[in-house]
Amino acid sequence: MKSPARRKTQQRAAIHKAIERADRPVGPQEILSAAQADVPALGIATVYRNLRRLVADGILRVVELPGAPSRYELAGKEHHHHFHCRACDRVFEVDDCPGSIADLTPTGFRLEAHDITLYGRCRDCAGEGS
Amino acid sequence: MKSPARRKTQQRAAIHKAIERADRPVGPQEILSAAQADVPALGIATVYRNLRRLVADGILRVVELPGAPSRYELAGKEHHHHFHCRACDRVFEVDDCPGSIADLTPTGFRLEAHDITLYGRCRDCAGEGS
DNA sequence: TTGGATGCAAACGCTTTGCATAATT
DNA sequence: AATTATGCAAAGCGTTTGCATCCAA
Repeated sequence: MKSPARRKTQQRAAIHKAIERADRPVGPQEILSAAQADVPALGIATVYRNLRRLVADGILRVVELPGAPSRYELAGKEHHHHFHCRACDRVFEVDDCPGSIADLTPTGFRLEAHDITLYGRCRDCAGEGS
Repeated sequence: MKSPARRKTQQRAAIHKAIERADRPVGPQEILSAAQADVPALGIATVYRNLRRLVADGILRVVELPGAPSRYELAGKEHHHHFHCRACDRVFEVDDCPGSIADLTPTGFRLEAHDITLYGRCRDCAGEGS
């Protein structure tokens, strides 16, 4: 029924590898650039299509950021949030999570999920600029 | 120097009024529809231009939502967060805020701001559907 | 009259889709 | 041979901009 693919899996593998190597949520364009190191002819449409499939398959998770295009990270990590550096635009994982989120929910509302995004400067950028 | 305008301020006033009446963060399209009740010829470009100006003037605040187009609310409110209803797509204010956010910040990172978005079903939608 | 604001349409950036081709089973 | 994936280009969607016109002072 399903045997290990070869050529056609090239792009999916390259895309997966690009995200894995980044070790932080990355966007389609960045993934394209990185994956083109392995598959030069790779097109952006294929990146989007594979991202969607990888997310549907539970291999990747979409990181939706306020006011910015979505990024992608490996799924299977425990619950965490993100820090968006305003200087270099990179996004980092934040392991902890305040457990008190449910307390914020207005009466009568049903809470299903939550996102927390921190903004500021990452370690690399904290010294430079202002 | 500045006298009370008339015709030309119509659109800005209509836009402001639309947001005020909504009493929750609303998007450009919804603002356009509502404001066209006062100014039928109003165009979407004018809405965007006025929104930008109103934000720059500190009258409005942009509510950036993960994976969704930005909405606008009256500025001047105290610090709060938002609840995004997955059923009706409306966004509501959440007054409280866990004060422990700073604790999440990784070492060496400089925290400047944070966003918290809750997802689920609002009071109106909590009963319907699933 | 002079500058700013408006409406329309074109332009943009990001994402999705149509379609013919190429790779896989 | 049948199916699925790819690349390219075109289409979509939300937002911005160019430009001629209109309004206000």
